[in-house]
Formats: sequence, structure tokens, C-alpha cells
Amino acid sequence: MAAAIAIADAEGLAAVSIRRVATELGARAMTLYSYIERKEDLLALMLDEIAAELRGDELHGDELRGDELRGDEPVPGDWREALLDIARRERDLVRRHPWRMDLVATRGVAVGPHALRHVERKLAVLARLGAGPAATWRFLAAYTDYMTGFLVREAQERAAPRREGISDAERAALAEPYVRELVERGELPHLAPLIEGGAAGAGDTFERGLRWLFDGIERELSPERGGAGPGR
Amino acid sequence: MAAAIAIADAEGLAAVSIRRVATELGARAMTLYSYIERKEDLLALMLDEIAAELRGDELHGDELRGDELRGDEPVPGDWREALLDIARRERDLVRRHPWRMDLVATRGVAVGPHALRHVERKLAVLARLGAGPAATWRFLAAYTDYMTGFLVREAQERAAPRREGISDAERAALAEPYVRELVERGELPHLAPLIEGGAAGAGDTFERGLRWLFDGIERELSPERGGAGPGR
DNA sequence: TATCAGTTTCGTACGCCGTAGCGTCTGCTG
DNA sequence: CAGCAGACGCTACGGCGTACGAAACTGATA
Repeated sequence: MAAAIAIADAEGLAAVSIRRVATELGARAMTLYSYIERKEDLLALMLDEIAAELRGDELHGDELRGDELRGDEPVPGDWREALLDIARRERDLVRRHPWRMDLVATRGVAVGPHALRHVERKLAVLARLGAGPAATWRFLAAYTDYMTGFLVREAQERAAPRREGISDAERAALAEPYVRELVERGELPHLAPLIEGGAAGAGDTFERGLRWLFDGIERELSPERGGAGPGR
Repeated sequence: MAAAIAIADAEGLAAVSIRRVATELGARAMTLYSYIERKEDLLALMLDEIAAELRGDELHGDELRGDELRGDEPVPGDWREALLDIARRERDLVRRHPWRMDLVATRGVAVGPHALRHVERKLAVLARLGAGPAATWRFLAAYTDYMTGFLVREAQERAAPRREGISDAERAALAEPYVRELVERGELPHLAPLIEGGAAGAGDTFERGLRWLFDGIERELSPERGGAGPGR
């Protein structure tokens, strides 16, 4: 797993092949099949393994994995700040392991012990909302979906310059034929000023989008008020 | 493109190989390289092609592609209903072509003429918000990210039973080792009741999540009011 | 009608991939 | 010491994307 993760971090998920991982370990390809049944097992294990890095305290070695319960120490601050903190850590995780979103998009989210403990942590935060189990689950689903979409986009934008030339070269050489023609024919009246004005792609929308989502959730829980306070 | 799309619809994106598409067309593999430079070009073309199905009117043949301007007829109702309508169509599109999310997650969103016209349509709706270009772009980014995340998850959940046994068989045979042990050791106090109570995975969260996001955006634009009205 | 440039198609080949099948070796258990 | 389970390696199969050069076909020109 460590070898596979190192390869994926350095050269992308496509470089993780059975032969390559085996070579990195000084073995032959078929040796790996003593420990896994299919390559997909290895990928699933990688996905759960990096979820261990999502713990609040940064001690993610194996030393305190044993019997003492952890994972539901009270999180400081209100639920918004706590969930925002978790979101930032998830974003950092994808920055370290961009291939995570490739796997999430194809195999779905991990269901190993580390990943489950992380879900537990998020539910502990959401429990402060005092909503019922069904509503809590829906909140988590909306949060997860937004995060997935943002992180997929960010990981892929970050990987794009590595695949081709530079982002500017791509924009100049690839957007010219389509966009220029459509813009000059006046078929994109709303999009054209955004492109030419530079508004497209400017700024970091990560926390902004999360706050909008949080606002909407908060308003549902206290509908008569404006929702300015922490609610409840 | 049509042959490739048909294969992907029927057997998934992995079945789309150069050799397979060529065979479907009664030709040999290398023949395709007279029309595309790389396989990725074919995938990009597929992605833009299905975006043509996102037009509001259902005439997505080639017959009226010519000179008459279209794409910014006023959309009925307020912006929320209009954007919700677009969102439903995007969801239906992924239902017809689940492999779209695979491509979006790896290659990013399409930048062909059909896809650009669809972005234009969304910007026309968002223009009613009367926000500046930067804010409008951020709204679109947040919407797109939520949609991507939801659709990636839905497409992958829909494809999961096809990959393995049944969803129930999977839940029983695969979740047992991890989850049961952790639950019985009491390490997942918040997650356990959701699983056992059946709250997990119940109901459709699509429009709910979108409405929360819309509420948050609306509140930003009219902060002093509760945001109950359509605003502005 | 004969020629020819240009396009389209094809056969072959290279180096990858995941993994099935089977033989060999090692070290622990009874 | 016998037996055996597990770790490990070799070989092979069918598939992949695509580079390269030859062949076949097309339409326009002499």
C-alpha cells in the first residue's frame, strides 16, 4: 500500500500497475496476488489508508490505534466552524493525494475502518444541529456532494497543466477555434464578457460555496428567523 | 461518435476502445486515426455531443443548427425554478449517459460548442440575480460543483450493482467485517443508529441540496431580509 | 482516357496492461 | 523427520493505444 501510494502521489494513479508496484518492492508481478485478490482491492486499501490522515490530532501513526476510544472528543466552536475545519483537512488531503478523487469518482467512497471513523467524526459535528437522523443524513449527503464536486474539479484543474502544455497555452491554442468563433458570432452574450473580463476562474470559491450551503441548512432549522444567529 | 456513445451507453466507458469502435463501424482500428489524433479526442467529442441533448426545446437534431440565434430566449419563472429545471435536465442526461461523470471527473468539463451553449443558458438564468460578473461566476461554480458531486455519486451508485452482486448482497457480505466489528466495539456511536435505523441512503437528496444552496445564495444577495421573497 | 496527388484504410509490430495456471522453494507444525 | 500451507516466480493469453509504412481508393487534371 505504501509503495502504491508513493507511486500514485508522484506519477498519478495511471502509473500504479501491478508490475510497477511489484518492481518497487523488489518482487515480480504475481507476488502481489498472495496478498490481494484483484487490483481493485489494492486501490480500495489505498483509499482507506489515506483516510487515516484525516484525524483531527495529527498523530496518525499506528501507536494509539488500540483500545482507547477516540473520535468523539467534543469539537471546539460551533458546528459551522467545526465542519469547515474538517472540510479544509479533506481539501488538504486531496492536495497531497490528487488521485483520491479519481478513485472516489469511479469506485465510490471508501468503506474501510479509517474512512468510517472519519464519517463518525462528521456525524458527531452534525449532531449539534439537533436534527433528526434522516435530516442529519441529508445534510451529510449535501456536504459530501459539494465537497466531491469541488475537489474533483480542483484536482483535475491542478493536474491539467501536467498533462498538456501550460494552462495559458491550452487556453490560447484550444479555446480559440470554438470560443472565438462563437463569441464573434454573438452567440454567447453572457459568457463572452466573463471570459474577456477575466471573471472566469478568478478567486477561490471553496469556502464561499460551503458557507452558502451552511446558510441554507441553518435557515431550514430556524425558518422564522433570518438565520443570523447560530440557531436553536 | 455515435457508435462510441452507443457502446458507452450499453456497456460502459471501459468498453469504448479504438478497436471496438472500429469493429462496430466495420473497419479496422487504425482507420479511426484518420479522423482523430488521439483517443482522448474521441472522448472529448463524445462529451460535447451529448451536451446537445441539454437544450430546453427537445429538438436536438441538426436541422436548426444554422444561422438563427437561439439559447437566450427568456426562461419562464424565477431564477430558482429555471435553474432547477436545468438541473433536472442535467440529471436526466447523466441517467441516459452515466459515463459522462467518468469523463468529467478525469478530463474535466467539455468545452465544445454544445457545452458552451449550455453554459450560456445557465448564465442567462443567473443574470436575473443582478449580481456582478465575479459573484455570478462564483454562483455558477458552486452550482456546478454540487451537481458534479451529486451526479458522480448517483451514477456510481447506479453502476455498483452492475459491477458486483446485488446492493443487499454487497452490504451484507462486505460491510459485515468492518462495520459490524466497529459498531459492536462502540466506536461508531453516531453512525451506528443511522445504519441500523435505515436512515442512511433513504430518500432523494437532489433537489433538497440544491434548494439549500439556492437559499444561501439568495440570502447573500438580500442579507437584511429573511430571504423569504424572491429578492431584488 | 491515363495519370497522379491526396486521402482513406489496413497489416504489422511494439510495449504496456491484468491475471490465470502451474511449478518451486521455504519454513512452520505435528 | 514428514507433510503441508503459503510465498514467490515463470510463462502465457488476450486485450489495450498507437507508430509506421504499404496498399487501395478517390477525384481532378493532362
